Amino acid sequence: MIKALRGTYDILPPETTLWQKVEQKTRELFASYGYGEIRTPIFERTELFTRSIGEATDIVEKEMYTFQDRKGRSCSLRPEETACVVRACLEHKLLNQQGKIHKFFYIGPMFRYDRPQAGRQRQFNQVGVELFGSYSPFADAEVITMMVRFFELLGLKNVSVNVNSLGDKESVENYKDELKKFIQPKLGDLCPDCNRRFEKNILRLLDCKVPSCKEVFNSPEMPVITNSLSNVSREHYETVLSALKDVNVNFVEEPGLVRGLDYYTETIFEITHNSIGAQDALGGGGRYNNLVKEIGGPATGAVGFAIGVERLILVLKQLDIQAEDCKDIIYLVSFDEEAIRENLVFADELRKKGLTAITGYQKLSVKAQMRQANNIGAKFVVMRGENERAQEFVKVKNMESGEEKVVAVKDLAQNFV
RNA sequence: GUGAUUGUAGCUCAGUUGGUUAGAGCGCCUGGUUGUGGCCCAGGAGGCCGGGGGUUCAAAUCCCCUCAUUCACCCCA
Repeated sequence: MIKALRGTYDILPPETTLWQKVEQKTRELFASYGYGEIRTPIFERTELFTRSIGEATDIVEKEMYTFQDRKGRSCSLRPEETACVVRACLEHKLLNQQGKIHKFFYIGPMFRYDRPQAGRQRQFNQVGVELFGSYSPFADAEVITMMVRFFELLGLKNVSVNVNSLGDKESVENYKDELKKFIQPKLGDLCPDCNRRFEKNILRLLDCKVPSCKEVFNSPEMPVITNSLSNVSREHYETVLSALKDVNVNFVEEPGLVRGLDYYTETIFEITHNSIGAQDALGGGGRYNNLVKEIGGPATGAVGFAIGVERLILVLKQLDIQAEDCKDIIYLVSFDEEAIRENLVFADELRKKGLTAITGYQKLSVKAQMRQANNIGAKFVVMRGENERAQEFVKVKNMESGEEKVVAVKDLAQNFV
């Protein structure tokens, strides 16, 4: 038997209705903030990702689905969407008018060659937004607010909002130097992973879970990133926080919060939920003021986030949040061959009135058909055998009350409206 | 990439120290009602025991390999 590849999976009805709900709320809410939907290709030149996400990141180093096309170009399935959106903006010259704001949201599959586990698969879906053309801290605050409101709209309470600031390029570099000086003599006390991080991406030390490492980092002399911020970055960050308070978004400042992509600057944030296992980040994002320029565009302030839809669905299921109920089902029983033919027409009439009508296609016993009607949760059953046909009637049974009544054929659709 | 875990019916799982024809519950189908569902009763269908190799008179059971699942690490949504 051929099965879906590792880390990929099918979404079947009725679960798809929950996905449809998420998609519908996405379009609704993001549009109300003035965002328009963008759709970009699912694969791009590999270079786009290596340059934006960072050569040394895990995503680029070991998680990309990379292949050569027939002309020998290196292509990669997109592991995230921000770089793709930036590319599209540059290609369509959208960012050349200074001061013009562009807001996009997207929804679609991303690909990372990871080992699957709870809340992580190789093909997964993200919904996200990107805002271009502003350096304002209020843009950051609005984007974070939008993310929180999105979860609330889906009935999700108790999400944790963590925020931090990396500051501008100089602030981060200063902090990294300080951190190196502090950690260097203590490397012997740290776990092997932390020793590796020290070389590769020292900021990642901050969210190590090993207790002995945490002890080192909890020392009073441990440098804190928000203390290394330049005046401009500090002011930016504080404005973001105060604006969040203005709109009553609860958050926690988390100086240990780090993101895995190289392009972030200034504000970064993450939303987690404690009910879905180790991979508890529902979404995350931040500002990326240098990325557009690095990819060859004009210097452009930008901020955005991405949400993992699979993880979101996990939480929704856990909280037993359902999609809206579907419409009443009308099942048309076929007593004989003639009825199968008639029901095609009757069902057509019902559906033209916006009703949901289901018929059988082969001659089964009435008992079997009733059982099927019951199994699919039909609210009404329409029956028409010899007796009814003789008088241009149908019999309608209400499956909840068991009550039956006779209805003239011409009034059939009207009966359900 | 690392560690652990589990693969037996559509689903959830039993299956003794290797020993006849591999079981249960739920679900499904049929009948009990010449044209009536749910509840109940009776019957039935459905398994190369993940795949391959080995040990043995004999393997779902023991050994090796492989694929897959789940969870965690790394990392991230």
